[in-house]
Amino acid sequence: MGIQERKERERERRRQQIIVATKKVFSEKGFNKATMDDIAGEAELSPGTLYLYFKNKEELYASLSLRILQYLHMRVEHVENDTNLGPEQKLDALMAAMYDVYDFDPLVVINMFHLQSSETLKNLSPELIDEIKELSRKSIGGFVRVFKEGINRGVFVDRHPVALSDSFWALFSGVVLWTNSKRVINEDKDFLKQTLELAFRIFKQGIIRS
Amino acid sequence: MGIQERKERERERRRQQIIVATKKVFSEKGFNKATMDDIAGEAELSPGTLYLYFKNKEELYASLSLRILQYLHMRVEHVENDTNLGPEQKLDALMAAMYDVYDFDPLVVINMFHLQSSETLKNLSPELIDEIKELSRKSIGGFVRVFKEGINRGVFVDRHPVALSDSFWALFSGVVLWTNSKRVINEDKDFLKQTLELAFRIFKQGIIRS
Amino acid sequence: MGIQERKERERERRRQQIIVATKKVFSEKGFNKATMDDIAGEAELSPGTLYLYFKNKEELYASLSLRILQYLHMRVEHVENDTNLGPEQKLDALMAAMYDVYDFDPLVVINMFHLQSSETLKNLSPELIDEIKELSRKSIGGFVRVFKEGINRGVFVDRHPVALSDSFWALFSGVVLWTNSKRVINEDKDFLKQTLELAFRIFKQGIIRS
Amino acid sequence: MGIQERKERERERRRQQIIVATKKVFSEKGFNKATMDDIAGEAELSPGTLYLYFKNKEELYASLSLRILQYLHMRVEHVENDTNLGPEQKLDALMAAMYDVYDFDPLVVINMFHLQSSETLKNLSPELIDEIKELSRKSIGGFVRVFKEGINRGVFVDRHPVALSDSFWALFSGVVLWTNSKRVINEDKDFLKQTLELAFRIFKQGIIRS
DNA sequence: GATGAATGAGTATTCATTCAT
DNA sequence: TATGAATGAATACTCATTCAT
Repeated sequence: MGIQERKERERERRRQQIIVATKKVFSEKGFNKATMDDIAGEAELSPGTLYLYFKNKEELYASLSLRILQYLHMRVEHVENDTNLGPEQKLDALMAAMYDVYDFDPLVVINMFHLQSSETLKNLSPELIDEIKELSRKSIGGFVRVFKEGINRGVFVDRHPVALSDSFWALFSGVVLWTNSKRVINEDKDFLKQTLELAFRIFKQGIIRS
Repeated sequence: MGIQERKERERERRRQQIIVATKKVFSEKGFNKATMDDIAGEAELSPGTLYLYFKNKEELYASLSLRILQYLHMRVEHVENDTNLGPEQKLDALMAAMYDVYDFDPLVVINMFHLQSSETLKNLSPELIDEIKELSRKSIGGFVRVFKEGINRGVFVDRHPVALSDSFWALFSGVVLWTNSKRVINEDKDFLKQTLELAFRIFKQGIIRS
Repeated sequence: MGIQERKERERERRRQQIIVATKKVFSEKGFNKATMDDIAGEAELSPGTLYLYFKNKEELYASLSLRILQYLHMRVEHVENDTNLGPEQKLDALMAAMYDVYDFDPLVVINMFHLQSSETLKNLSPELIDEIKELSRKSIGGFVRVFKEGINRGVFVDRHPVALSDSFWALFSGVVLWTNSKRVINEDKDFLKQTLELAFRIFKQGIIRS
Repeated sequence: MGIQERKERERERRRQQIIVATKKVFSEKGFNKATMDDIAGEAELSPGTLYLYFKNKEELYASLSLRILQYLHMRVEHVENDTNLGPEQKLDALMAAMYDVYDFDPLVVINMFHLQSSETLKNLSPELIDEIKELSRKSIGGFVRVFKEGINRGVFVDRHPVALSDSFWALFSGVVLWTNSKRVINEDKDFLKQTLELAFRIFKQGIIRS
């Protein structure tokens, strides 16, 4: 057991070492330009070794997001459970949490979007996908519950809490992306109109003097 | 004259044919996975022909954005010159314009970000870069002037009009990206905090009942 | 007849126009970098037109050499037939002829070597190959006869006249190539030893004080 | 230490394996027609492997020349240091060395000319260029010193030793090229007249009976 | 486990040549 | 005849991934 455990810890240490190197190389070169050799070099390991810890390049990147999601989830849970805070304060706290997340890894948004690409998802192991989905679900659930509480208590406007949460995330994502100059690669769906209108109305309301 | 003109029109038709094909392939596969052969196949042309109309892959993609920018600029100019509208109505009109832009090509935001990548810019011809910059400058200028007018008339909150314009664009971008599932590639800078705080304050203001 | 002839003359004029353009482009860019479009542009014709006058790129280049060979042959014949000259004077005259050839087109040597490439020969029409071979045979024959005469008269060393002729050509080629800095592409055969030894002995003899 | 050394030796063996294959393919097809796939096939390696040992196609070819230059330099040095030989004997020895060089690789001259092409030089690493230049400088320096010594001792005609050396090289190059059938690609300069005249006078002197 | 040499599929771009007008 | 738009085969080079050691 002891030896088993030590091995496991050693293994986890190596994974972190690789993830840190990946984060660095990724932020310097972007996903497509960053090569496995770059990462191996940064991690002071051989390319082959990376594959002992991560199934492939996509899964290595996905693990970056996983780490952030774990951190975010922890923060969200903490905010939710703090009974001293009212809805507005909780929203403040969530915003602060997200800023910390950004601080932890400025590529959050990019990682998250990259993660959601169907091409990427195809190359991930089911377990990893499940873990990511579970964490996302929980974090977003936390946001939604905060909005719900605010609505119920009459503090927030009476909108669907999921829509409010989405708008909030969109604002966050947009600001992150917009304030950087970026390379973006993408795939599209549709049906964004309602969200867009809502966000805009909120935005308008926010800047028009009463 | 007539023959010259007919040729020019024919040439423009081909360019559009290629651009349409590119848009389709790009939206299906994303920039990196889309190959010139894919596009040629979609356009029912040979790969070599693409290079008769576009210098390289990057310039082909850039032309997607150029088209959108031209459309946006036209709309922005129209809004600005409409003396019947007050600041709030102009903002409504700008939002409508942006939605139409999105409708015209849902990949707007992605294209714009891709365009700003330094790697991309390196491969574009100076003329194209100039044209793009000029159009961007003009469109953004239009937004800023609307905000400025609103502020001067006391309709909008007294913020720096450029900051308002940025927040607005961020919101738009964020919603577009968020409501899609995306692959995003990125490089990061910093100093986004203030913008983020402003946007958030606006957002908060917008959803808190007065 | 008159109209036929005029057409033929017109055709020949076009051929020369193209050859001149080819020479220019070739000397500026070298064979591989020079494109048919370059040549067409220089000749102020469309690429397709080139193919109305020359079967392909190789044949176009070969025609450059043909022109030079024609000129050289004329000069050699003239020297041979001048009964006023002794062997040594004839050799001087041949050297002068070759320098004029070089003057006429400094790429002679390169053209000649290019011409002899087996890859090139494959792409030439049999008629053109025959014409080239015939002219080469005649010119070289002239050289050989001059050497033969010199040997018979006891003016030149008693070597095989063909070997002397080869050495002479080699010297000429070598100097042309050596005094330029060059790109050279090649294919090799063998059996050069004897020629090399002879040339060297000649050379040595030439510089050692008697 | 031992393991490091063994690896280095293994690496060198691979390089030689590739160089040998390159030499073969190059001599069969010439530089432009020889593809990296051809070479990889001949070397029984995959195309990608070639790039583990050579930066690019040009550098691969350049390494052919480097090998020859190293060999030549060794021979030249040996001749120069042999105090038993007089100038004439040294010249004989240099000629023998050059013939061995040719024997070692009949494409010497072609390689050397290819090497000097400005297009080629652009693609070589500075270190390789330096090494090549250094070796060339040294070898040519050796030739020049032999001629100088001969002139000083009154054995050779009183010409500038560099001019003599150039003529000698030209003769060698010319013979090599002339006795092969060749594809040659070129760019021309001028000022060759004097060298040409000198070489010719030497040549004439060498074949005219005194 | 760790290595890193080898792989080989994948892709943007060029350019000689053709052919409908 | 002349055009020049279209073709599509050809090729150097990259890089994620594998596997013998």
